[in-house]
Amino acid sequence: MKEKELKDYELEGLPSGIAISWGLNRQPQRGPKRELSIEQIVETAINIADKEGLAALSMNKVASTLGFTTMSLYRYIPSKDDLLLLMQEKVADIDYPADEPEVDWRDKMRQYVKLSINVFQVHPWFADIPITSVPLTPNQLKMVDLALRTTRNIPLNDFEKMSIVLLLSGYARWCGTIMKDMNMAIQAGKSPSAISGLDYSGALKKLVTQERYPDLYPVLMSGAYTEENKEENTIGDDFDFGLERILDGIEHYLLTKEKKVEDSN
Amino acid sequence: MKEKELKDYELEGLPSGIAISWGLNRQPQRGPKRELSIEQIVETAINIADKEGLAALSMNKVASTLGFTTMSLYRYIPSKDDLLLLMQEKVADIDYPADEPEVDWRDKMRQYVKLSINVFQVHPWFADIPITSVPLTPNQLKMVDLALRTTRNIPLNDFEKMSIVLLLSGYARWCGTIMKDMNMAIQAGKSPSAISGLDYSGALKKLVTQERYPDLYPVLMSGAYTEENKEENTIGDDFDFGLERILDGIEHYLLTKEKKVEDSN
DNA sequence: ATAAACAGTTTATTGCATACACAGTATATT
DNA sequence: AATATACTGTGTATGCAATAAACTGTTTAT
Repeated sequence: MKEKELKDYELEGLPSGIAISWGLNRQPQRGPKRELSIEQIVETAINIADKEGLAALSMNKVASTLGFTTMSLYRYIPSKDDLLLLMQEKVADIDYPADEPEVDWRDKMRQYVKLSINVFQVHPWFADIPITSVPLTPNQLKMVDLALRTTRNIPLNDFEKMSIVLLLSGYARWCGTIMKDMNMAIQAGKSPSAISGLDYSGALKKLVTQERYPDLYPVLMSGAYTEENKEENTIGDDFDFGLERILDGIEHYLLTKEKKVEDSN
Repeated sequence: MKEKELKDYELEGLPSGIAISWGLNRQPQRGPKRELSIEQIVETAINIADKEGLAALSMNKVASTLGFTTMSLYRYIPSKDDLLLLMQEKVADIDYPADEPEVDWRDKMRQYVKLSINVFQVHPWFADIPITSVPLTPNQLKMVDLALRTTRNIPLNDFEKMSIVLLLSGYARWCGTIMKDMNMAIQAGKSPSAISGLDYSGALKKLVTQERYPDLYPVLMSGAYTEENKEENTIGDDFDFGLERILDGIEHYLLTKEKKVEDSN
């Protein structure tokens, strides 16, 4: 009795989707037995989005896949936006690596970013859902907790830690978005050589002049812009390169900060 | 005559939207005079998207704003996707800063990222359009040229330069995306304190336990997670912080590379 | 003079989220 | 046990979207 009152109290303040994610939604007391469940709906939606993309996800498709009518879903989830939020929350429910105190922060951050990018790769639609607030759901917050763990043994204040978490998660999101866009383009029938610009390198070399594009011109002519000289797409390497630069930058910040502290003593 | 043949030859290979952006689309030879123009359509579409967001942009809205029927637009632009590409291309037509050889690369990169972020801020829908290939249109390539200019005086090969351009433009895009998402949420009626989580900090402090969230717990309790102790949103500062870390990382890479070259001599 | 190529319009197709009213069902209250 | 209540899943309706196809009228090349 008291538990329920507490739950209802907290439920009031939270948006419906967030409340559901914490299990704070009231169970119906009367009426016919439910034939569906929120979990079932969310899982079906994830399957559809994984296979066909977010644009192909409709309430009707979810419902008919389950053998029900569109409107039945609204008895479980108030809106499509709430469904998307619950989908995000569900796919963030990953196997978090155990804490290994002996591993240094650099490796931990690398691990966190890879783990995060993986979510985007397995569920390409993840990057299509706009961010409308800081993470507020259980598994999303667990991801934040994991990100913060990478900074546990570094002498930074909470705001600096949050800034670094933002930088790392942002980098992962950006990598995930690019990868998704490329994959979607391929799925839509575009060839890798059209995406890399290789198909158009001949046309580009006529259109891009040295006068108008002084700095692009040599890079285009050498073939580096459209990656003519590469057997395979090196975009994965680009991602690693960027991550290492970011980690170098964080390391530099730590060293500079240490120095400042020493100097002031 | 010969010019037209050359144009048609190049047009063949390029996707319709790209071809139009280079002015390679054939002008009609017969029939009634055109009452619209591609430029007019693209500008109208940009105005609508600026004010109401990309989701509110429909072919019907563009056409009726211009006083025509929906289908008239298809006489000028083959599809909505092509319209989006031309919108992207148009807003990349900015005043590029003059080359200042005495400015160091760090300032140049900072300037490039700010300039790029500005495009996302003035045209929030820019980040909503997926990337389906490397830049191939005149103004987009001018942006790449500008980005490459920041690396002109640094001893890097073309692939390293492209990796750095990708990192910088990616960071700008990510910042632009977050800012856009926040602004859209506010425009949709969400309060800043709901976005920052401040409205829910009470509920979160009950739901987030030390056992389950060992690293998040202290940050949440201190108020740093929902920025309780800040008079104003400091996310702008977070963006600057991230950019400086990236620049530090690039600088570190250059120093390490120099050292390697020295050592091998 | 005539045919071809074009302009803008009308109509039709297919798909979307979701508001609302409905008939039937399980439970709480009396 | 009777009844009111809260709930179930469904059918219908609204108002949007992109764009294909057919239509009428216009301009120009032949």
